[in-house]
Amino acid sequence: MFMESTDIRERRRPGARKDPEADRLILETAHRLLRELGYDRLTMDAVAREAGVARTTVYRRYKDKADLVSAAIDTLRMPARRSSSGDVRRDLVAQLDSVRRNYGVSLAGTLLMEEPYNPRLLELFRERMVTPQRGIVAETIRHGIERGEIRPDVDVERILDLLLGAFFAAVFAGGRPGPDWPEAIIDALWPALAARQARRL
Amino acid sequence: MFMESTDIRERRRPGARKDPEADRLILETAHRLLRELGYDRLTMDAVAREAGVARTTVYRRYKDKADLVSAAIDTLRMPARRSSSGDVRRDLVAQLDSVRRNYGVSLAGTLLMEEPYNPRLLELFRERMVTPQRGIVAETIRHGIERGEIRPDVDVERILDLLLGAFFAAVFAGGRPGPDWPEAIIDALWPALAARQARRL
DNA sequence: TTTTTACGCTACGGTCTGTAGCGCTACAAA
DNA sequence: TTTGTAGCGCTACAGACCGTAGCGTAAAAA
Repeated sequence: MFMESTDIRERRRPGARKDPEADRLILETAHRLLRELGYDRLTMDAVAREAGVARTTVYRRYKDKADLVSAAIDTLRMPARRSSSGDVRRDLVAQLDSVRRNYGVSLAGTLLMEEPYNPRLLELFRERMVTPQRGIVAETIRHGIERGEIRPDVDVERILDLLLGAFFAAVFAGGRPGPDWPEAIIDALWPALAARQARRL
Repeated sequence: MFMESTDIRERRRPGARKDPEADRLILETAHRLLRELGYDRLTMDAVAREAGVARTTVYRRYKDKADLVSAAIDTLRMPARRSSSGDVRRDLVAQLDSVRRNYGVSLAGTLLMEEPYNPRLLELFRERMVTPQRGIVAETIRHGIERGEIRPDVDVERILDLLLGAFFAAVFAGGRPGPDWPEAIIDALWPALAARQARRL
């Protein structure tokens, strides 16, 4: 006979459980402060205080600030806006406007700055936000190619650089651009995308 | 008669002079560390130490870190590369490659993050770097229009957003791009710029 | 000489990070 | 029930960084 004490199923260790409510509050607070403040200005103290727990409770779950922020980034989700209005041009304008309205410059910027010291953070951000974002736009472009609205020989990755980067350049040059900006960008880029060379009005 | 003591020419005040050598060393060190580290990771202590002066000597010249960094940004100068190879397309590739090789992502990024707290820093950066940078490219484009190589109805500001922003998008997506990248970007954008619709090979 | 200023130094209060240890409580095993 | 383990909140701490204050000393003008 075998002793039941060596049961393969993990025997629950003694002692109190980590409060799942605290888990949730800490992660949600970190997520919010990360979006509001970026990496640098998020403080462990503020997370603990606004989550209503002691600072040490945060450190019991995450070994340091980078670890906490990693977990918070991991909960970021790019809303998969499958935009299929039937008009590629309009889809692109809508997607660019979504970037314009929602993109967290603080977060993106600080993670980029932290890259030499905490490469994992930017890596995660790419995985969760940048790559999905590019994927959505790429899909729209490929959709346009299939339907003959976009020339088939475009360099999709470079078009993504141009389109999505334009937002950063605009912010740098003069702050977050206005609501007319996305359409102006697509107008300017369109001849590089359009399958048929439409004459201007 | 008027008393000569109210002489308009400033009477030199008594006491020791501020060491001009210290002036120079502090500003040069701040400039260098700013480019290497960005705003956040530049510390007053490191500036003082590497300039070989006491920390208080720095504070006697600049009231705080933002003040010192402002002065350092003020010494940034965009090298006015008047590129006139006679070929607009090649000029644009060269200018984009200059951005690719030289652009300080740390500096730009951290200043952008500091904007809500120290708007003056980003302002100065725009004045010294962003605006001149855009000006150079804009001039190249207008030059191309005059010579009939670029369509006259382009939205120059939006083209600048697209061109210069592409660099940021590329960095975000996967790190500083390689030497072939600038040409690929111009290739991708060219149909939106070219006056005559050249058929692809 | 007297006064004013720069310099380097030390010390301080404040914020932030990350660690250690204290009572107390919750929970599982003996 | 007793015993051992672990979470929680709290306080204290070392270390980095910011910005300020005051000291003795040296330099420069009145």
